[in-house]
Amino acid sequence: MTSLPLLEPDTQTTCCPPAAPALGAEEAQRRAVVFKALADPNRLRLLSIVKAADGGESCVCDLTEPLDLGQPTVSHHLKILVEAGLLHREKRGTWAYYSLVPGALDDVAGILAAL
Amino acid sequence: MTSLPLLEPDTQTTCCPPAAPALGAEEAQRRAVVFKALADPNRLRLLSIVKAADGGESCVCDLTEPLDLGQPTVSHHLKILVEAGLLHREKRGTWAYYSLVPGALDDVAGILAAL
DNA sequence: GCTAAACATTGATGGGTGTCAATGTTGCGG
DNA sequence: CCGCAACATTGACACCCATCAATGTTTAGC
Repeated sequence: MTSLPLLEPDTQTTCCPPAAPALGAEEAQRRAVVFKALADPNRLRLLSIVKAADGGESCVCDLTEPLDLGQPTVSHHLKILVEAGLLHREKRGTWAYYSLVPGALDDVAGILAAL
Repeated sequence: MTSLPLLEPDTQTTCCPPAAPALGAEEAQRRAVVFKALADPNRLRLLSIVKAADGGESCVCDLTEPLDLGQPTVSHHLKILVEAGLLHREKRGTWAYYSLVPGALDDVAGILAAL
């Protein structure tokens, strides 16, 4: 899984951009991946919990209870959030700690403002 | 379909909020609706086209071609965007004109920043 | 090395979703 | 009143997705 850079330099297809060509199909597809990751209530709660957690990180065991979901389901959601570039995973010992990727949410907000 | 207000006053369940209780289940569900509307490449392109359109509005006939989709499919996507509170629909004569709801995208960006 | 704990992965299943063809509805022109 | 044009709606179909049970993998501790 290659990391998915948000708000890439948008390799210009045309020179001097007088009018944005709306939105390319492939660029739209790429951005939709991030919103698809945000399009689930439990994933939104996961992000919120991780952000509010002490030290800005949480392990899976602390996430499976407040959501009332099974552990495999939580792992599945976390994987989607990592692949979307929103969460960072760091394994220390037996535990896996998840934290927000520093500018990720702001980048998504930027996408919305620019669109 | 009732309009879906973004960033509502968040009817407090607790008084003086010292620490946000992460994110409530029903509030998460409500916010996920908006992101679900944004989680499709063609809908992102629709928003982009409408925003960039002259006068800030477009009719369906102008949207069905650049997306290379059938007219019923475009209407379906537009309906989802309207129900998410992102687009506004105004019928004038035979045509239906769609435009961005003024602060909608900024509200979504605000949700991300606050989360 | 063995056991147990913390996660990840796989397989299966029910529900949701994007798309199109066909049809319905509404408004304009004649 | 009639026919056409612009959209909306319905039904059907294929595909994706969220969830769980079961199993695999890795690490710590004894």
